[in-house]
Amino acid sequence: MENKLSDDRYASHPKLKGLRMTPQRREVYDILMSHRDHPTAAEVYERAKSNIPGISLATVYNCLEALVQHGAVRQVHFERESSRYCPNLTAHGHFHDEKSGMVIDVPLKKGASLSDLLDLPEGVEVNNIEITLTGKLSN
Amino acid sequence: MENKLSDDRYASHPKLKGLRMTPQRREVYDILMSHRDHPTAAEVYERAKSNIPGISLATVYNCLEALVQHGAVRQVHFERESSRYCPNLTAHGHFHDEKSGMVIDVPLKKGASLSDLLDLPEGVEVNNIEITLTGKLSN
DNA sequence: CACCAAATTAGAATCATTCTAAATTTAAGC
DNA sequence: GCTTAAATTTAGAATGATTCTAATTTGGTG
Repeated sequence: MENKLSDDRYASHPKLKGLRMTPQRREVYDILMSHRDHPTAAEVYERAKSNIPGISLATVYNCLEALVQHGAVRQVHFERESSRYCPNLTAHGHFHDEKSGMVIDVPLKKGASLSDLLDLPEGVEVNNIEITLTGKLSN
Repeated sequence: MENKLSDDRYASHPKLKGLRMTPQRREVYDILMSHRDHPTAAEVYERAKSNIPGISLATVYNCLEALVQHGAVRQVHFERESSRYCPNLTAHGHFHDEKSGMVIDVPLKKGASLSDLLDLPEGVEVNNIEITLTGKLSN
């Protein structure tokens, strides 16, 4: 149980309100929360099998979609690679190291806002933002 | 010929140096330069067929890859949708209107830099940046 | 504890993209 | 201008991530 959140914490997470908490969804959410290394659906599936041997890849996709739909988790994309999943809900971008494949969160500077950087046209309603950087971690 | 660039202009475009200019690559590049509406490979293929009826989709993919490799064109991604292609080489992001599907360039504000916004870790070498916004154009 | 809607499952289907192998074209040298 | 090697193009097959389908199971409610 050590890296599992209690049922109370699930229930109290505002983003999980209204989402039926099945064992599969709980497991998928736990995996994202405890590793926080931006796994793909296939990687979540591999990890999930040790606790729920009969889980299917389709279910992992379904669970991830439900979590994304409820705003509990965010999808991250690099080019057209497999989607990755990130439970960090603060405003941030992602850096993808070409060598190791590792993905790291890149926080926004305190007080900074996207509208400081971008010349957004009038009257657009932005629902989602992705800031993705690719390059080399030089050390 | 009206929306074709002359051979001189091809040769003089610095990003096209060292790229063998076949009719297919020329056509693909012309399409991107003259419409500038972020087409997918399939859309480029449809347009290219009117000038080069025998062109194949594989060739369109090859040409687009060659142009991207030479830095003459940039790839743009929204979620895991088909890649789109953009000949605007200035620093900018992209807005995707959920209703119409239209993609528009979003320029960076004058003098603004990404490092004003992001808390980049020490010693990272960033080779590519994508800033993608999704939402509704409200008018 | 019976019911119904929602969730899960295995496997098929889809779709963008890449690969393969053969044919064609290109630029360069003679 | 002809020859040749290398690069490009092509059609179609292959791949891989994701979604769909239809049947089964599960969970919450009365």
